[in-house]
Parts: sequence; C-alpha cells; structure tokens
Amino acid sequence: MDDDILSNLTPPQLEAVIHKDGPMLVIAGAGSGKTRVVTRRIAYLISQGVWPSQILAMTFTNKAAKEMKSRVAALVGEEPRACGTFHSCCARFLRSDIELLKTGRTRDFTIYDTSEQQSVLKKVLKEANLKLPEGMTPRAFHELISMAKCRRQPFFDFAVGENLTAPERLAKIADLYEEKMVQLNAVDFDDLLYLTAKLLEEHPDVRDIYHNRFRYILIDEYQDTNHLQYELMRLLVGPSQNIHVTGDPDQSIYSWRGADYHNIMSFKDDYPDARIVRLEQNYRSTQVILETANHLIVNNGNRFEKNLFTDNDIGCPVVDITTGTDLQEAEWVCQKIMTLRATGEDLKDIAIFYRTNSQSRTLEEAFVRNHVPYQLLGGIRFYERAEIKDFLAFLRLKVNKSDIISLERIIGCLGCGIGAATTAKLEGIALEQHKPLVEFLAAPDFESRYPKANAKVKAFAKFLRNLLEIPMAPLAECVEQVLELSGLEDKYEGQINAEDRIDNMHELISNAITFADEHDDADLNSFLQEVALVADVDAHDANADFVTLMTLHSSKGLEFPYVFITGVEEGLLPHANSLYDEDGVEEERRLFYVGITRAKKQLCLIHCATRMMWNHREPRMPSRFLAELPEECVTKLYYGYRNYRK
DNA sequence: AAGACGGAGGTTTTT
DNA sequence: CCTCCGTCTT
Repeated sequence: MDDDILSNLTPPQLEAVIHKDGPMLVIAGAGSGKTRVVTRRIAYLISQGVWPSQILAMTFTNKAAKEMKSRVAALVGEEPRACGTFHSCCARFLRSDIELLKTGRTRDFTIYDTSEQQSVLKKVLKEANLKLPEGMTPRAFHELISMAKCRRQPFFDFAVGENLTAPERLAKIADLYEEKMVQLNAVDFDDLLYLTAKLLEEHPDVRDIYHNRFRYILIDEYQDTNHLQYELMRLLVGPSQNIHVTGDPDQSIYSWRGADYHNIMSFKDDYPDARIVRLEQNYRSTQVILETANHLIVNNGNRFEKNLFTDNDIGCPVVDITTGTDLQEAEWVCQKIMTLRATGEDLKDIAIFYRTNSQSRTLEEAFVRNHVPYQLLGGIRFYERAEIKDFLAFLRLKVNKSDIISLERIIGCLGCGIGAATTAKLEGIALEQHKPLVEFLAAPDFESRYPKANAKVKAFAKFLRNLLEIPMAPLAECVEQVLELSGLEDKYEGQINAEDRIDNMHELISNAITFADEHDDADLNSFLQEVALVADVDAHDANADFVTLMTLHSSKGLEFPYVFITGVEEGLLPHANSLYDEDGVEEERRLFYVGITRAKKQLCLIHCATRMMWNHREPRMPSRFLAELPEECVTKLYYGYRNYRK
C-alpha cells in the first residue's frame, strides 16, 4: 500500500511530494500525513536521480530522523545520509571543520549538557571571584547566555536590550564562560549551531562545498526553529534555493527555547517564489477529537488560518473527569487502562501525557500497584543518570584531555582522597610547568617532575596513565576496558540500586556496540558526541506492550489510539510560570492542542480538586482551557469527588 | 583537607 | 521529596 512512492496521495500531498526545485512551504495540520509527505518526497527525489548524499534533512528529534531514514529506505532501498536534528547535523559538520574557525577548539571537542554547562559557570565565578546578581541561579544565567547566542547578539547588547541589572558584570561573566569553554575544548548545545553558522559565514569556500554537497534541504517542524537556526538555514541553502520546510504554527511549543513561529509565518517573504501547500485533511483522529481541538485553538489570536477537517468516524465523546485527589487521578487512569486491556486493547496503544515531569511519580506508583507495565520517557534521562555520567567522564577524558570538568568528576567518583583543594594546587603546578593538567599528571616522568606528590596523588596519576593507555579502538573493547579499570561496578555494588546502575552501565556498552555496527566511521569521539545529543523520546519503543508516559512536549510527532492528559488544571496547564503575558498562555494552549491531536480514537482529560504539591495538599481549579472545548463533544465525569454541585 | 551529616531551598517544558 | 550547599568532625 505504501510501497509505491506516489500511491495513495491526495492532490495537495502529491503536489508537495513531486515538487522538485525551488523553495516550498508545507503547512501541515496535525495528523495530515506530514511525515508521509516528507518521506515520500525524499524517496521521490532519489528515484529522480538525486543522490542520497545530496539531501540534508533536519528534524526535531533523533527518533523522527531515524523513522524518516527507515521509511525512505523501505521505499527506495537507500537512505539520506545527512539526516538528523539540527544539533546532530551541526555536530557532524563541526567534527570535520571546527578547526577552521580557529577558536582554539579541536575536532575532539566535548559537548556539555545543561548540568555541565552550569558547572563551568560555577567554576568561572569561583575562579574570578565574581557573583551573579541576587536571586539569579547559574541555570537562569546560562539561559540568558543561550538566548543571546540564539539571537546572535553579543551578550552585552543583549543584556542592555533586556534591561538586565549590571550588564557589564554579566557580560564579563559571559565572556569568561566562553573563554573557559574554549580552554576545556567544549561546546554547549547552542555553540553547535552558533559555530556552524559562523563557519559558513566566515568561510565562503566551505559554504560552497556545503552548497554543492546538499542540493536539497528539508526542515521539519519549522515552526520550532529559532533565529539562529533560521540563519543557519539561510546559510545552508545554496543558489538553487531547494529548500522545503514543513510545519504547523499551531504546534509551536518551544518559544522558551527561542523558537519563533514568525519564521514559518514569514517564509513566503523570505522566498517570494515559494510554493505553498496546505494539508488540511486529518487522517488521524475522530471527528469529535478534531472538533475539540479546532474549537480550542481558535481562541489564539495570531494564527495562520487553517481549517482542519476529517472524513473519519464521529467517535466517542471526549471525557473530562474531575477526581478528588491526584492519587485518585492516577487510580482512575489505571482502572480505565485495565478496562481497555480487558476488552482486548493493546497497552502500546495507550499514552498518558502531563505538563511536568514531576507528575509522573504518582502515576508510576499506581501502575506498579496495579501491575500495569509502563515505559516512562523523559524524567531522569538515561544519559543523565549519575552512573552513566560517571562512566562517560572516563571515556570523555580519553578523547579530550582538556576536559577538566570530566577530570573533576572522575576524581570525585573514584573517592581517591583528592579533593578540590588538591586539584586546584595541581592545576597551579601544571600551569607553572606549562603543561595541561591531564598531560602533566599522566606524563611518564610525573613523579620526577613533581617529587612532592603524596601517595594519593601518585596513585591517581598512575590510574590516569592506565586510563589513557587503553586503546580507543575498537570501540566496544575500549568501552569495556574503561568500565573495568574505572572500578565503577565495585563502587556501586552494595548500594540500594546497585543492580539497576550496573545494568545501565552495561546498557551503555551495548549502545556502543550497536553504534559501531550502524556507523562505518564509528570511533569513541563520534560515539560520545552522538550520545550527548540523544533524548529519551528517541528511545520510545512503539511496539513493546507497555503504556507510555511522557510530557506534552515529548508527545509532539507521535500518535496513540487512546490518550490521557492528566493535571488539566490552572497553574499546571496553563503553567503558573507562563501566565505573565498572553503569548505565554497562547503557547500553553498550543501545547494542549498538541496533546489533544495525538489521540486517534479516544481522549480523556483529567483534573483534580486537590493535589499534593511539595508535601502540601493544595486546592486546584480546572484549567480555563476546559471551558473552551465544545460542550457537545465532551462528557463530564466525577470520581472520588463528593461535594460537587452543578 | 576530605568526607559525613544536616539544614535550607526549590520543581516547566529540551537539544 | 530530593538536591545542593555549608558546616562540622575526623
């Protein structure tokens, strides 16, 4: 059925698929077959003689990229080579060309995650003896750095523009942070995009190479691009202007990350010759669900008018249920799921969405109690687990010997009797000898260079030498040997979660083996850089027999026959922190819209009269959005909620 | 100078 | 409830 590139397409879908040269914008409503269009178009291009290596496809998640690759492969037997998230594509570009930028970074750079980015900030503040303004956390400050970079503004200008207090001091700290990142041979997430844009801008010769290589560029979820990504796109698009973007302004939910849906609204201004195709027929949801979604979203002011319709069945009403407590909320969801299972439904067809990760806990407990198998996406991500970060620190240091943040982590988790003071002292001595710290410690003649070292330091230096001596190839053997040398298994042995933690570390090894199988050019460096950009939603297994739990944000791009959205309450959806302006509320409404439009057959919206929040039972109000739903589509129910009056 | 222990403080969403 | 930070003890 789907095995032929041009079969089973509606006229607008067909137009989007067979469009070959020049810019094109596809406004694709929820469930309108967007993924199908994008994959068919890639397959079509390949069937028309375009080489797979000439196609650059940027998606929002690695999962979407993976799916795109495999669906294209199923159609034409070949997959586009450059296919990934903005961040992973840029990481790949930088892996080959970062040295041209002469920032001092090498191709062995490390990608720091948010917590490491904060560690760098803290380190910088301490070293320079500077303080952030009262009430500003390193995390909040890094967000400002990120916003400035995403707007491609010097931090000082940004700070002045945003009316921040003490802009000079903040800019000083931001500069020190950048300097430190260079010293560490590290990049943060924004740097991946920022440095790639800089590379293309400053090196016309490199830009020409990319223009020649990527004759066709596709960008998915274009409504979620930020200014930096927009500029990156402009730089990547060659003279032939073969740029094909798809998106839906109503599903723009990442403005807090700098995403600006005006990018999609103004695409036709950037490319006046652009063909515009609208996909407005929904193939996913029942009429009731679609009507509910449409009725909700018209409450947003600034929209790209769109009229989504479906020929599907009417379907059963949306359930809007009030429960007394969050515990009852979880219990009701469980009961309902068990009923569905008893009537022959598969658990893999059921998903529960919520606004914040912390809401998952009560649900998980109920699932455990009721023996309902579930898989949780997000929350504490695999690669954020302490044991995995420990393990990665050893591996990272092997590739990037400037990565002092990883060195400090290694020192910390070895428990080898070396602390911050000793580390600082060693750093000072290494500096005196004009040697990077790791090189200084791991030098074969370390003991003669620094005879005053005590036994602990000597032992650590020897450990480091052994670590660095492990060959980096083949990948799997390297990873195994590093785990063995690190002693991490012994360290976690005897702790409460020992088994899980050790399993997790072994899972990392099998991830490395899989990675080596899937990539011919796999080495330790490329493995680590890939791992730094993997989100949990990418690990979602759509075929396992589990109920799926995730945030509303992670649900984008997925679909399930049965969808439950919990905590549809004021303060949670819309979230309390988004009430400061109307734009914030509109984004929350879009988020709710995204959640609703994931459902194919049935949708349940749940809110509680009271909820435990930081150990207090708080009274809760139903979300304002519930009042915006069409009455004729919604059935109201009550569970464990007695004092109800109509 | 390191590590254990206790108190305070703080929860949006993610590459 | 859990994480981070500072103090206290060794």
